[in-house]
Amino acid sequence: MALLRAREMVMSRFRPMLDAHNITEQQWRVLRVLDESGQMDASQVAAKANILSPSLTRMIRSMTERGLIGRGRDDNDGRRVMLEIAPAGAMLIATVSPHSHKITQQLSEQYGEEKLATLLALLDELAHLPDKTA
Amino acid sequence: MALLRAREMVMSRFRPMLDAHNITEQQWRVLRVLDESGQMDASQVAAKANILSPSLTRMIRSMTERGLIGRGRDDNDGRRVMLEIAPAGAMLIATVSPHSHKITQQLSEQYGEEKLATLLALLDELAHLPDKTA
DNA sequence: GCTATTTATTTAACAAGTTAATCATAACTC
DNA sequence: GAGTTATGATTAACTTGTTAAATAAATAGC
Repeated sequence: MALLRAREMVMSRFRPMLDAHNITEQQWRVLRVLDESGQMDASQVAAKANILSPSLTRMIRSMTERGLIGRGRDDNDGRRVMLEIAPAGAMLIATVSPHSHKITQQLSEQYGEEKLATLLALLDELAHLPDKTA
Repeated sequence: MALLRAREMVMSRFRPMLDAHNITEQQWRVLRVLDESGQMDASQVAAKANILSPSLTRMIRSMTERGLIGRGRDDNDGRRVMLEIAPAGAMLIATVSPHSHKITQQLSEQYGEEKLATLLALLDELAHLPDKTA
């Protein structure tokens, strides 16, 4: 699949950075979502970070242990788990973001900014195709 | 990542088909590679199917047990493991291929054939960007 | 108010991604 | 030709993807 190979390429640029800070690609996505959107319940985080809830449940455990995120129950709905970024997580974001942006920019320049914009638009359209039952 | 979401969409169309035949997406890729290219050593298969060798090693065990593929050593190089498609695998390919093509075609029509061609070209180009050290 | 149904999360079980380490065989050097 | 290095595959350990089942809390009907 062309999508796979392209993703491989992109991630190979970012992996060294993430490895240097001992976090996985998925943990990075969760941190970014929480950093951008503040407190959110687990389902929303999973949707925004494209992670399935069972995976997220597992990640919550290790990430709270490392002090990257905080976790609590929703007062109004005892089922919901509320997540928020914790100090260590915020610091990590602050440390890594400049690197991340630099890598993104390099990639964009090397590939071509217009092409990238076109590609992103096409991907977005594909991702939002109405379900099979046309 | 836009690539992730797009891939999710595409695979959601194919997953029911694969589930119905009890094979994973990766097994399907291995079978297709072996069906198209005949006998090949494990490294080549891994590269063509975008699967890492440790994953392939695990898959070989279960797939040979199910009679989907055959496995043997290379006579000229005792390190290499040669793989080929086995009868059950060929039959599965023959059974599933029509479905697969139909799904692909539906998707292509729904998305737009020209757009799809553009997208594939862009993805291919991205996947083949020279390594970071420009 | 109490059961039945939905909804959010978790657990379980298995397949695969990922990195590092190990093992076996080739190829190379002297 | 013995010792070293390089290469292909495997194993190990950990994380995540994926589906199905189980839990727990909220909502709906009666």
